[in-house]
Amino acid sequence: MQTIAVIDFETSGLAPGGGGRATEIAAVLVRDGRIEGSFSSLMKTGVWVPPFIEQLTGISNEMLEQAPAAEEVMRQMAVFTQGCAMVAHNAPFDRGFWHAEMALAGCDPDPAHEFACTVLLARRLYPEAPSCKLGMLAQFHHLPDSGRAHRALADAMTTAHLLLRIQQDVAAQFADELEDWPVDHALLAHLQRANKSALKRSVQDFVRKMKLSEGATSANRGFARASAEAGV
DNA sequence: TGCCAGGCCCTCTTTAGGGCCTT
Repeated sequence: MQTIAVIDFETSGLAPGGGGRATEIAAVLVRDGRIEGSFSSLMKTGVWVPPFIEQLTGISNEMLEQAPAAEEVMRQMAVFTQGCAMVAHNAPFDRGFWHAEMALAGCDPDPAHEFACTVLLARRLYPEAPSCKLGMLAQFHHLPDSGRAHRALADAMTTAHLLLRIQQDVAAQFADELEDWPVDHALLAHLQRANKSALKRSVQDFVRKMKLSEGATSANRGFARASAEAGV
């Protein structure tokens, strides 16, 4: 199964377009239902962090003065997550900063970096949850304590545990529809856009389509092999 | 306390508006 990188940014504001810059990033690698590694770092961009955000995250302007340059951190992160599909809690937020910081670091976009969102998935799978804020979902599911909330590694780790819980629940809830198909990133990306009142049918449609696609690919491989052997 | 941005979802919708979630 493909490795999924769960990422989380701490930033100086709510959008890169409004002058916001990243102050910290973390990535947690998830594969085969397990957490397999992590990377995190503060990032020095020269941006001023407002007092409200200093208080929220615990990341001060003084701490960032000693941090490695953002460009270097993003280059390391590009290597760490190479070939991984991406997951984040409220993915549009992290995706925006990901693309902005990668561009500023001069890194080319990785086509594997398609984002799935645990907020959208949680809204479909856990309508009984009081809210879909990360902290509330962690409490709702009794997820392991990952440390101080609003720090990148702790939030990325909590999101990784939430992702594992989502994968387990989808596998259990739709076992008949999935047959032997894994709860991979492609299925999650499909489910996050599905009509939540028809999730079972959506899973069935996805698996049918993927198996047809897989069959067509196998048939093409067979045709190509037969053609090669025949000297066509 | 309320606003700031962006993307997405939901509904009393689609020629829109309000709410959620992220820092």
